[in-house]
Amino acid sequence: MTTSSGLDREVETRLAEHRIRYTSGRQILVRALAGAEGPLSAAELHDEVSGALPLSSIYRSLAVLEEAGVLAPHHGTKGLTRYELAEWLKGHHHHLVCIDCGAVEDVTVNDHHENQVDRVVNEISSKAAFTAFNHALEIEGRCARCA
Amino acid sequence: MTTSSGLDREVETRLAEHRIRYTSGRQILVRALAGAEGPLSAAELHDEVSGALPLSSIYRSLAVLEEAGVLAPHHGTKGLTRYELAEWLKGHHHHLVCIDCGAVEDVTVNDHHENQVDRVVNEISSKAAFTAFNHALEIEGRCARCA
DNA sequence: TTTCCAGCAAGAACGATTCTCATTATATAC
DNA sequence: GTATATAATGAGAATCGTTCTTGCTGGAAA
Repeated sequence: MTTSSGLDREVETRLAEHRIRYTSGRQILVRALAGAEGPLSAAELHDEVSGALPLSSIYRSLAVLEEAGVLAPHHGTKGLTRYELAEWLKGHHHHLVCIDCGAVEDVTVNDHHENQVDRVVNEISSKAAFTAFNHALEIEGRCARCA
Repeated sequence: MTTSSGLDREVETRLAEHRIRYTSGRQILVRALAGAEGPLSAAELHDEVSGALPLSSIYRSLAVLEEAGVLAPHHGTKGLTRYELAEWLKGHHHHLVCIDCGAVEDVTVNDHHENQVDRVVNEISSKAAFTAFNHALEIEGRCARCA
């Protein structure tokens, strides 16, 4: 099983550390997520790959990839869990969540603003005796398509 | 049906504008949420009120109160939706989400930092042609209890 | 090649949420 | 104050996303 892209290579290495195989089904999911604008749910991935993988396999693979730190979950409306590539693969970003269609779009901000956000996160965490691992600004509103 | 607290009065007024009654069951839920440290799920509220309201009624009332803008939903781990009083009732705040126990704690920051966050939100939204209605900094990590 | 085990597919099971429907309570008209 | 219309309730069935179970498959290593 040859790896084609740099992404595949990075994921394969990570999975190898966890003694997990980077099978074709898992590659399909990772590539689908790499080409997405934002997090996707199991059902959305099922559509995206045109049923090439059964839903039950998608759920299992998503759980495996999350466990290995390749994917990060995002819990959205209607009990839907969407997944996206973890930040070490796709970079730190925030979320625009549409209250109409539920779609989530990834956005990044410049370093200056990101540093400000970091400071706020640190202040909050230290005050609350909370050990912060990650953070995201979740901005709720209406996307351009639903406006 | 006399209102006891200022909160009850505010909620009652809001519901009246929507031609919705502030029944005793709804009062029980609003008061339970007013006394909570963070958002609660339907099941947690069911426990909180010791089964005084059936689950089906709790779900229906939560939906009604959300529709009227009295409650705001928060989607957490394991497909659980937790509710809290809307920001016009409890003030703007952010969330500390424990990756172990799943609990959500509300936190506020001082105006200086809040303004910085606002600026970042505005920058992101305008760049993405997104109409922002609300935002929250979701900080993931381990709470003091699970540390 | 044979053995072994991670991964797979299909469907059952599960749990949170929503829906249905008959009953009860509340407001408004008379 | 009673009648009538409308809103809300409670109990349980139904739904839907997700997870689990079971038996099978296919690739890695000896």
